[in-house]
This record gives sequence, C-alpha cells and structure tokens, in this order.
Amino acid sequence: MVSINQRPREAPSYRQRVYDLVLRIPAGRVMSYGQIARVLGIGYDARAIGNIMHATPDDEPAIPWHRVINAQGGCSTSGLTLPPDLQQRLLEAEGVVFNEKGRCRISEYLWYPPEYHPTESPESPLFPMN
DNA sequence: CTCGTGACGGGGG
DNA sequence: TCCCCCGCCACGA
Repeated sequence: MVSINQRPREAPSYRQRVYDLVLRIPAGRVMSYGQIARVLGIGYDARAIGNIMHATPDDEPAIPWHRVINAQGGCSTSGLTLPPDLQQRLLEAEGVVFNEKGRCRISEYLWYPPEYHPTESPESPLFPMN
C-alpha cells in the first residue's frame, strides 16, 4: 500500500482532500463525483474524482469508496477488477434502495458536509443539484 | 513535455 | 428515457 499517509504533512494533496471528504460520508448516505468536485472547489471535476476513487481500494482500504456514486444515482463500477455488483450490495446493506435498473433516488441519500453552505438559489452555480 | 485514458456530467436529438 | 458527443483534468506511460 503506497499510502498517502507516508506523505509528509504538507499542504493536503489533491487526492488527500478527496479522501478526507469521502471518509466523512456517513453510512447510508452518498455523494456524487460531481458533487464532491463542486464542494472541493475550483480545479476539481467529476472525472478526476472518478479516477482517484478508482485507485482507492489499493491506496486506502479504509475509505468508504462505495458511498460515491454517479449523479444519476447508479454505480459506475462496471467491468473492473471489482465484482460488478459489489458497490450496490454494500450500499444496500446500509439501507440504500435501488430499482431494477440499478439506480437509487439519489436526492434521498445525498450528504453534504455541514460546514458547506450551498446557496439557496437554484440559479446559483453552487446549488447542490446532485 | 505530450498523449491517451477514464468509477463523470450535462446538453441535445 | 436512451444514446451520443464533448469538455473537463489527474495520472501514468
């Protein structure tokens, strides 16, 4: 495990910021890749978050990677080294309900870090749509 | 340094 | 709703 923990304690790396946030997602709740990117701010985007999460199991086994799904409410882990249905099963074990198409009502499970105060206005680019 | 590759997302047809 | 296309960006070759 070429852990990021071995990195000296400087400014948190891009990965570390992502991991720190994912670590805080409560069981039974989820965040989408894009949502994480928006919470972290400029320079982060959904695709990059996905790349990082892909490496997570090897990197940091303790990180609840399964609580990060796509904005459509589905799991994006098809055809990898991981069992295709693993992520969904882990979430179901935490009470998340998926339909026959493998999608959950994401709005019911979304979690936002408490210190993050998104604008109330749906007009705002920071409004937490997903 | 450049290039290809995604566990993405949103818009359009 | 599904599908396709394209912008986005960290990472490894």
